[in-house]
Amino acid sequence: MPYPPEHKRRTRARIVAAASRLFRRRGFGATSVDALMGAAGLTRGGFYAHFRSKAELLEAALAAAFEESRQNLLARGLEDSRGEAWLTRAASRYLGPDHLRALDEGCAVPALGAEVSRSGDGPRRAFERELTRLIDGLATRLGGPHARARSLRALSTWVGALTLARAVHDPAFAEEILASARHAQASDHSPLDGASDGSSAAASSRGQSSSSPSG
Amino acid sequence: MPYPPEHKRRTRARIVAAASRLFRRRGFGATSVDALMGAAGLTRGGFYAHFRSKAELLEAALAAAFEESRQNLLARGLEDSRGEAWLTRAASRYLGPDHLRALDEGCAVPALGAEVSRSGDGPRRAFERELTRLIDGLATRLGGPHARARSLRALSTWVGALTLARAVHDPAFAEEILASARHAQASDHSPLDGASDGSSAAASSRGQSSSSPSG
DNA sequence: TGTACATCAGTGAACGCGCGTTCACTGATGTAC
DNA sequence: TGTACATCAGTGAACGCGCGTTCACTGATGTAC
Repeated sequence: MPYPPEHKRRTRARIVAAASRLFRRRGFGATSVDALMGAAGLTRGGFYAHFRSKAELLEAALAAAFEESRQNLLARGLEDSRGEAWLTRAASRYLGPDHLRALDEGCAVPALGAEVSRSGDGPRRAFERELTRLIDGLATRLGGPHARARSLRALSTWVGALTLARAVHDPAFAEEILASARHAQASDHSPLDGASDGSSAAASSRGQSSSSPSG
Repeated sequence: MPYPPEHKRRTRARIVAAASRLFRRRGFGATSVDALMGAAGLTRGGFYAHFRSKAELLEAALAAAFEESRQNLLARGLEDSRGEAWLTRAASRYLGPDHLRALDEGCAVPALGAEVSRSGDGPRRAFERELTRLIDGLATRLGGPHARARSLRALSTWVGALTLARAVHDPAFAEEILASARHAQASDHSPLDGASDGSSAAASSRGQSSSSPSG
């Protein structure tokens, strides 16, 4: 036994961590195996002892990135937060200036969603699996009626806002976009049914200071 | 005068149209000059008589794609629609099954937003200019208080939902994502937390501070 | 304890290939006469 | 009217380069004795 079995596992994890960061920062297609192995402190040739292809690595890198997102939105100070209060805090975190700039460590969806949608079944399935786990986590934490639909909608808003804000040239415009999405949660309590009464929205819109004129 | 001046303009427009479709379908980086000139019925070498670089073409292709989006969301049967009624119809169109599948002709934001955010100043400025025009159009059509913030928020939700739905493997999950966003407009009439009324203090009165990068 | 050894993680040259861009050229065009 | 010509849009070979992947190898390791 030349090496302890954990040695290879650790190296693999290092490659996945480097890929997860580089894919998010530069894109999957724009990140070469050479660059990513270099970032992991290794050389090109060793890659295929760990992964059958670059696409297979994408699956592992997505899993790692989504795990970080789960931590960022459900833990790291948010463990004891629930319901509307949690949603507001999670939104502030996702839509904050740090996440706008932290391409390396940011959410995988705005960074890699488009590329995944153009990929084969493997990455698509991995993305779906991880997204499902994330949504389950958000919905559980949010609670209440329509928790799942509301979680999907919130994440959609966050993802879209970050995509817009990052693509734009003017930082003030970027901030305006993030702000418009950041404050959405305070009043958006509607269920899936468009025929939702105004009562549930009115009842729970007390969560954050909100002057709603158009009821 | 060997050719009428309109001849070159027409050829250029053909290249832009082909690029606009191919970039959205396959991504900017994954579309070769060879492929896109072929799609326009031309050959590789002629490209640089029309554009200084592939990146410059991206700017023109973005403008063409955004123009289509403006048409799709503000015209094509929606000319006479206004306010909440228009918003609901526009949402249905953006979040409908046709747009989910129409990668060629779909909105440029979910398709190219991430790549633009990794591009240089040129494409970023072009994206911002076009996005501004689109948002102006949406806000004008929506009307009422906070029209601009609400338009930004709506587009963010649509963009994120389409990004998620396209990246996912299961069509039923994709439809669930789109549905959750489609019905959001009906009840989400909230302002920007009072910030857009001119009381800018309200925006920062939020005790919440975003800390670590999230996502 | 020290040494020989089998294992296999990691190396780096090499593979065929497609990329963005350049450039000498070709040939379709409208004009001059 | 017909022909010679200048123009320049478009061609396609060629450029250097970096890509994903393969493979013969090297050398660090834990074990056997």
